[in-house]
Amino acid sequence: METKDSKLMLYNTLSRRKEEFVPYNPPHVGLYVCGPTVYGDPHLGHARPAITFDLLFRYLTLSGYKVRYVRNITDVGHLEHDADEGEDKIAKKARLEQLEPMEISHYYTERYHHAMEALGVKSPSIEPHASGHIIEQIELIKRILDQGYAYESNGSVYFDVEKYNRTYRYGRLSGRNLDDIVTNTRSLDGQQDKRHSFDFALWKKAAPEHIMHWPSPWSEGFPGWHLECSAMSTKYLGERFDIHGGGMDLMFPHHECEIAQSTAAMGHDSARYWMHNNMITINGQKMGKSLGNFITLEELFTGNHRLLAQAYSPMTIRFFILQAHYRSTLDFSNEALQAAEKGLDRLMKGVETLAKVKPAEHSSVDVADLERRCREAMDDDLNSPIVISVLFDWVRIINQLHEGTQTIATDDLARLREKMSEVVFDLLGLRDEKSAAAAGGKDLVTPLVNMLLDQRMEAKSRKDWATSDRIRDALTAIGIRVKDRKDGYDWEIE
RNA sequence: GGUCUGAUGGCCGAGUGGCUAGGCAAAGGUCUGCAAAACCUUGUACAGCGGUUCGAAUCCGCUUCAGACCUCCA
Repeated sequence: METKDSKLMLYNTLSRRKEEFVPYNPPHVGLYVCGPTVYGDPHLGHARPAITFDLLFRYLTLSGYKVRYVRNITDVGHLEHDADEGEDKIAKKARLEQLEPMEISHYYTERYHHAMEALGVKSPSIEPHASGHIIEQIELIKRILDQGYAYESNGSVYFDVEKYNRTYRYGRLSGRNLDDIVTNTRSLDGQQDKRHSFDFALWKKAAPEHIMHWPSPWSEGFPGWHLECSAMSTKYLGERFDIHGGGMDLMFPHHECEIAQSTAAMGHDSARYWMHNNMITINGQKMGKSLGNFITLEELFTGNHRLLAQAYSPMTIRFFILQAHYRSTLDFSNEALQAAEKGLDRLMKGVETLAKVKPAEHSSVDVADLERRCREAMDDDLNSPIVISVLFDWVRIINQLHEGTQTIATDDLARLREKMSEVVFDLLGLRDEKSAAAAGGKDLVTPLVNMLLDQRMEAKSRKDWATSDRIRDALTAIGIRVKDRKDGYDWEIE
């Protein structure tokens, strides 16, 4: 993907159109993505942004950029506006389960990491925890106070949205204006300290029973939930950085508030491109905690869920997600997952077959087509479904090469192997789980199987079908599928 | 209610003012001793109604339906 003249176009939520990607400081790229809140098991929804921005991370890296990818872990600060008003999510669960908050967040962070690893999601460059950046968050609050865009009230600090809106425009990202927000904000409890219902907390004084709290100039308390991303992105990527990503559901209010905080503190925007992945739906409805219709990744991997007809491997999930464009909703169903599983199998078999292709004098195929079309698709706002369709076109060609109805010269074959591998494994981040699982035993059985199949070839040449079939049946019985070819055989472990 | 998306063949899912997306499923064929695998062929889909245009599934309007955000959320 080392292409100098390609133009990467990314859809920028700020402008609602695709824009050419031009980094502030090439070849460096700063990428910040909102990570998970670690108070529950990662579910299918979490896989979407992780894989979407993993794809971006991989593509930028393959394109020659030096990417610093920051993805946070939210382990404090999310206020809950329900019966346990003011108590943050992690603290609440800790009390219920009689565990330390850090124990909970650590546990779920580990679970998240394991799931991400299984999904082939690369570890980001930095994974900062909100709890480790309280000082930075307090400093940011001070800066916003100094600029006059926040006020203290009864030990808490709130962002003054109305004042901010007089200088800057609140609602740019989500396309709202303050008047709409005023008339449509639900009035919630515990808002008496705020000047306006749409003001949001930068620092919240902790109630006595609240067990996660830190000292600050205003009170013993905890930071507001929009703050961590502003503080940590600035700390690690600078006051201006290239891309900020996250789920569409975070656009308002979370990202809107982030923009307001950063702009209030620094006088200008922090992120230049805002990218949002769409939701995964189930029966047409968003899959999420609040609806209680989510499926955890572990349930997917084990098949242990009432909605699941079978287990789905992590790579099937990854492939399933990559088969849809990141800005489209993607509907979960067993049928769709099963189709993805089979499609992935076909693709991986194609890659295996490519290893067996024999070179010829001349090429009847144009290897450059693969690279060009993949690059064009990726440059067009990360169109992974197109990349996959191109790969399938090439699987067909590879099979034809193997069959001998197409030919390929030695150097083209080397190039094709290199490119297929790059796109399938390095760019899309897929793994060949099946052959990896079979690889261990395969070394051992290969000579044996070949010996038997050689015998079978002999039997076949004598038209001794009984012996031939007996050998094939025996191999089939132990899970080895024999594939006859014109001048020999192939076989694979099922 | 406000704001914003979307509606594509049996299923999933791209794309687009005129040229085959792709996968899964299905049908027929080739190869084979028979299978399997693979290959080839086939599907005349773009919610409805108007409009713009030489030409629209693609642009515009209206209608219907669905979804997202507005409250924690990937």
